[in-house]
Amino acid sequence: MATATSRRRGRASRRGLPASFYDRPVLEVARDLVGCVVQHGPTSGVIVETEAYHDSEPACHAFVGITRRTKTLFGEPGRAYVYRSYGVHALLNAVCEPEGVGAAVLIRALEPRRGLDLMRERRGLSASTRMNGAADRALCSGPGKLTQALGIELSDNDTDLAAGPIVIRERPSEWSDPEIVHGPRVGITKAIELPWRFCAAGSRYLSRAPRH
DNA sequence: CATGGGATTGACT
DNA sequence: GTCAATCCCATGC
Repeated sequence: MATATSRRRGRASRRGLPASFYDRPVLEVARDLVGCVVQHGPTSGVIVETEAYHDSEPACHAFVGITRRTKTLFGEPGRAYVYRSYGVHALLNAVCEPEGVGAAVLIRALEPRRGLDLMRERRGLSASTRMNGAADRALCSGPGKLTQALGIELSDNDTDLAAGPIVIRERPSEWSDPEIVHGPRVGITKAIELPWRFCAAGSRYLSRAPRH
């Protein structure tokens, strides 16, 4: 007779990484998230680029303390922090470290995995670009692109990354031990010296190539 | 209540 | 390489 747990799990767990995965130093989580899978409905991709943010440094939204905007960042680890960037794009972060610390990992790029047709539709890529790899690289190669491709919106802010609707899962077997390179974060004007960006070495799906 | 600034992207010179 | 779009929110009067 099936237990409640086995019924809930099924063949493979539908839930994502537990809160304990995120309740650690944000630099560790940023590195460990490379190779993990982000899924939203029928679309998913492997994380190939992340950045860490922490309330101790001025590039982080949480640097100003707890406000309406940063409440999620200071909240429970393992939730999504989604905010609007430049009035245009929704950016996805995973909240880290204990409640009371403002820290998160920005998901900056994915290698598309499932639901590519829907991603192309949401991204407005024409049928003529469907058959070449350059178009696939354009689907999720940036923090604003990947939320558009996966249909992630501001209303997903503060949702549980283990229960969904956005779910982040452990690395699939072919990503069990990725080579990771790190360097400075992209697109910020403060704390530019911190090498808090993490990339899957050699991935074709990054937002920009790491500096040599 | 007015203002200014973005963890970006795509179009254009 | 430059630059505008566009909106949420923190800050200051």
